[in-house]
Amino acid sequence: MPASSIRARVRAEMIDEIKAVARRHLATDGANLSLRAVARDMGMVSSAIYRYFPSRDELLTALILEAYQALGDAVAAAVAGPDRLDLRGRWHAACRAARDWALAHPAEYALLYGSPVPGYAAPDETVEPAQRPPLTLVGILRDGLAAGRIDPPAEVLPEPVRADLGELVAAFFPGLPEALLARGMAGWTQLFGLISFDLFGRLNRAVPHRDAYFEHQIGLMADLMGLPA
Amino acid sequence: MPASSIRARVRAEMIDEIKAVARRHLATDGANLSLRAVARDMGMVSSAIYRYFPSRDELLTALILEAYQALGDAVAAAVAGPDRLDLRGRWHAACRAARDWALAHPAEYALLYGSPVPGYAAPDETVEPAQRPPLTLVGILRDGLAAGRIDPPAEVLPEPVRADLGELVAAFFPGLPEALLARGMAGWTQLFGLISFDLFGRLNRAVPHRDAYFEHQIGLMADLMGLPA
DNA sequence: TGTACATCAGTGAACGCGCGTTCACTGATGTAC
DNA sequence: TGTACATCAGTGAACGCGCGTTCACTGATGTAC
Repeated sequence: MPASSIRARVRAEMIDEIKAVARRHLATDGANLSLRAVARDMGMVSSAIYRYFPSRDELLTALILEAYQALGDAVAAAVAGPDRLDLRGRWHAACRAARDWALAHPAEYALLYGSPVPGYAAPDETVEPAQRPPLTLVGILRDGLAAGRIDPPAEVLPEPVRADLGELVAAFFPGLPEALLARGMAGWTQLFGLISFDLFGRLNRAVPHRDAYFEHQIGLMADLMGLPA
Repeated sequence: MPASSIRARVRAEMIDEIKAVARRHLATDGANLSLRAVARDMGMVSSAIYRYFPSRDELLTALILEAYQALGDAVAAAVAGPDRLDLRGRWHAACRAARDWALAHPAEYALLYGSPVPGYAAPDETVEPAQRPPLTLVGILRDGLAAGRIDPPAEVLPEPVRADLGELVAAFFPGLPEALLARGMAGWTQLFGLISFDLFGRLNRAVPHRDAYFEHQIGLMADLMGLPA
């Protein structure tokens, strides 16, 4: 191995370590990530971080991108597990995977789905990875419809909603009824809400058995989306 | 009016003004509320704030309590508007009121429902006001059931969920079937999710017509909860 | 193979800014006799 | 009604801490001849 690529590898490892340490800090400091604290934890001087990331915001962006990636991968892997037409199985698996990831990485989940970080604007490159989880969920409905296991929804959308969702349909699920997309988005909204309530402590006193509660509420939502039992 | 109560009134006005200025700061700084910045805006020296609030956290707590109060009042007033048995009307009114309040006070909404503020633990006095909006929503279902306009849900809850919800039922809605409470909580979760996605910018590119989208998704959720058309 | 040069990681000091909180103080306002 | 005293709001300085970012620098590692 040429010496130059050793250096490149060491560099890549340093970048990974900085990100790992930064992820740990997210857990305690929330999005108020401190470059100096990260540097301290690595036994470096704070300015050394600038050899690897041009600014604090770039580091934040890298963490956000990786988190979206990890969550998206987890959800995608989960829906690929059960039989393609086991719609409920896939829905439950996807929801569970998202929740498990969030419980395992609460600070990163908060970074993605909590209140916006003041003064930080997510760059465009985060848009696509952010869309993966909901698209994966809607994919379950599309498969169900294609196989005749889900009836096309009867509800009529108000025109502006139909038009907005029509653009999404054209981009991601050509031919899908907009009303079915709306149902899928409701499912995604519910999933996000359930995870957020759990993670942000809103169920603390009220619902001690969170796992069972989650499973049940996810099943309820499957009913609404029209997934067959 | 005795001189002493003039002083008391001035004092109360100062407290109100501090809170008003602090609310403005929430909008730009998020929960990183700065006492010094508030003092600057009021043309005072930072230490003067301590004549009115013993610490930054106490000020935050006051803001949180007032925000819960305002949101709770808005939702309660909304459900009281339509006829008591116009279940859909009341549900829609409640949801709209919550969303309108959130859009009018985005920073306060984020303070209540965004990621937890690092290092800040909400005191117990916030628990009760935080419960008001969901309790109000569930109250609609209770009224519907009592009037025979909602059927008791058929779904069977897993025992741990039934037990947890049973305690809530006993405390707030004696006699209500736990499964109906679960539906109401799903509705509250969905409402929270819809508002959060909207406010935190997750619909920005995808759904330009947010009002219409909200209305439709709220209607979908009403179906799931079993509200009669 | 050995040497001159270029690249790169990390240092340490500094800039300029922010913060919450404490404390002794002044001067005005209110109270009690 | 007038005066002595107590209460209170607000000041200004200070403590001790934090932060992101820049910059000239050292010393090691890699490259080209």
